Amino acid sequence: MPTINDVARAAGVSPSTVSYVLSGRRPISAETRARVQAAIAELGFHPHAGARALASSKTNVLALVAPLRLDVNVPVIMQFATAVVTAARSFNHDVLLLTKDEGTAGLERVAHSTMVDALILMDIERDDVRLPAIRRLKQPSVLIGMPADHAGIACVDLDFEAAAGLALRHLAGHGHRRIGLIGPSPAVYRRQTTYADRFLAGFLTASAELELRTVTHPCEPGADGVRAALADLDTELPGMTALVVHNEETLRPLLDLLRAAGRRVPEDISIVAVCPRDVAMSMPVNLTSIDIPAHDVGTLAVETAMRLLDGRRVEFTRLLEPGLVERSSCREIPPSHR
Amino acid sequence: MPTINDVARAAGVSPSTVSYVLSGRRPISAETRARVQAAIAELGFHPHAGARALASSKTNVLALVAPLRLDVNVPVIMQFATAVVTAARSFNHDVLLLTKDEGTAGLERVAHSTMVDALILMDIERDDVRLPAIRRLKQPSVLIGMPADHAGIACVDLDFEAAAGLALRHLAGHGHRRIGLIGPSPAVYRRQTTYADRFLAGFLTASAELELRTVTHPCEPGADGVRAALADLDTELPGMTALVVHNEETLRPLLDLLRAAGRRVPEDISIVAVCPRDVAMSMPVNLTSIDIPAHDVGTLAVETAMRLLDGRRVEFTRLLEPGLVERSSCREIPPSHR
DNA sequence: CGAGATTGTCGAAGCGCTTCGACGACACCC
DNA sequence: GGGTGTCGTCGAAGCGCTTCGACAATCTCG
Repeated sequence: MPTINDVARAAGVSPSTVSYVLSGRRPISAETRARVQAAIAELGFHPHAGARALASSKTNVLALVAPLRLDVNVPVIMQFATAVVTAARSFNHDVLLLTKDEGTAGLERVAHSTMVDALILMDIERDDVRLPAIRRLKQPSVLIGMPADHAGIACVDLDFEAAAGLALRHLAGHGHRRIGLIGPSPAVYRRQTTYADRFLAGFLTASAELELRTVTHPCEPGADGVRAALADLDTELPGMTALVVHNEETLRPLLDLLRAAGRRVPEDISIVAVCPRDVAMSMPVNLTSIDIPAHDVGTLAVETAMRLLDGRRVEFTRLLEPGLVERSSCREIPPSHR
Repeated sequence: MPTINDVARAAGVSPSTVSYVLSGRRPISAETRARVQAAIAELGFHPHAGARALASSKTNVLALVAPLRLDVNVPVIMQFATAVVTAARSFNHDVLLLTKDEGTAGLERVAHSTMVDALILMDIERDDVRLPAIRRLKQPSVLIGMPADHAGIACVDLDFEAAAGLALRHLAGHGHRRIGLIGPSPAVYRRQTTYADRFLAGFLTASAELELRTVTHPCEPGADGVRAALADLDTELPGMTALVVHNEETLRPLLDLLRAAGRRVPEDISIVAVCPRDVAMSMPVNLTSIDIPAHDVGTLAVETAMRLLDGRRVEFTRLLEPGLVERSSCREIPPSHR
């Protein structure tokens, strides 16, 4: 492996000049630059990451802390990860993948040993135990999610409260008055994962504002969980004409179940799903949905980290506005029937 | 951030002694060691990763190159990734996540700049364009998959040829003679992703050996693709009594379709799936399946990388023996009907 | 036209660690 | 009792890079 000294010698300049060609931090004459670049290309020189990190205290690496257990929404996680890695590369950074399992210790390990310049964390809980540690790190963090106490920490996410409002307003606008919510699994609520809480809060607020009759229900994974949830909703909210489903995994069994019970979508029951676009479109019924813009959120998280790194101002809370796309799972209830 | 010098001063020893306490490469008296460790704990010392990498030419980081596009089997990829990260941590290594999109350039970038000690690559194609580059790197690589020319490169995977044989033998043992294969999407075959090829090869060999009547068919994703594939199989192989499905994504629509057509599983048609255990068990019919042991493969890949790194011998080709678990999707055809 | 600014380059220091050789202190053995 | 080892520790060199200050050369403008 050639070093910067080899390049310098080959180009007939000093090592520092090579460094300045690489970093652009000082003006270098066009011809010197050309000679240096030629030497770099010819020798196939790549600066040693460790040496660079040591000398400059920058690693050009981001940590991504992902929940790699399988009880969560795998495809969405994957979309976040893809977006983060891609965006990071566009800023000339790489991504170190950590599991949430390592908890606080993992964060501290990579931060204290200066392996990364910044951290991006997913699957944030309401009172996330990692928060104090995050605040103590010298590296900035960006959260995908919004804990209760997020003062001074950059947070990025879909505005789930607004999303719930949007879903209800859409349904109310179509004349629905009795609406059920199928939420994430109880485990997710138990962890107080922030998107679940925020969606629920938005749902309840909008429900009150719009003077709707609503019932909310978490939902265990699997067909049995869906069956139970649906049965409960039917009992507690007779005459229910619409469902908001904030639980990607239940969509498929739910549709199966409804069909088996002879309840047509949207003729007998309308559905608004909150899930990635592609999921909504790959169901037996083309679902009206509010997209979870994993790609945008991931990209924004990286951009925010970059701004933080070069000391620019950032808005500490960035909640992306939800968008609802009409497809074929909501019907208009005629005014006479409302 | 305290440095090794701070620790040395606090413990009243030289920096090299601290280093030897940390690495264990030279004998240190118990009492000195205790003093040093106390100082480390008190100061909260973590060695600087870059400095370490520079001085020792070891990064304690593995690259994981994953296909982060979404056309492939997301959950399986995720399982590999989880296994790799977890296993890496157990060897005190971290994982740098690269996308396959970056291709050869990405590998060379992280390898030449000494960001990683070894590489683990997924989604290997038959004549993978990255192979020459991989051979040239000074860091060792471990492939999850098996390219045509794998001489001198460590490869780890499920033995897909054997898996196909196992599936056919199971069905033949139950009296099935006419068996269809629903394979991955044409795109996967086009890329000549090695697991698809190898499974197909094993399927054809076993089919001949067992003197079965078989037809094989790739399958476009989505319900339409499945419908087309099934129709073709029915046409080309009238009287087909069993299906081998080597395409996780089609399982659900396939079962829907069969049910809709009034074909019961396993009464009218038997199925052996090749997919992760949890997928097989989360279907409407509990599927007899051959597990894709992503966890084992990922772990083995990391172990192999570690052996390579400390110069121990490795078997360059490790194909994990497939296991078939009987559930409820295969019926025995009575001898009278064979 | 000269003081001052700008441009382009160099040399040297130093980032924080590992590792090699050296060395004193002992123990061991014929 | 002097050679031979082993043990435990230290000092110094050096890994490959960035960055700071210095300086010569060139430009700028009142």
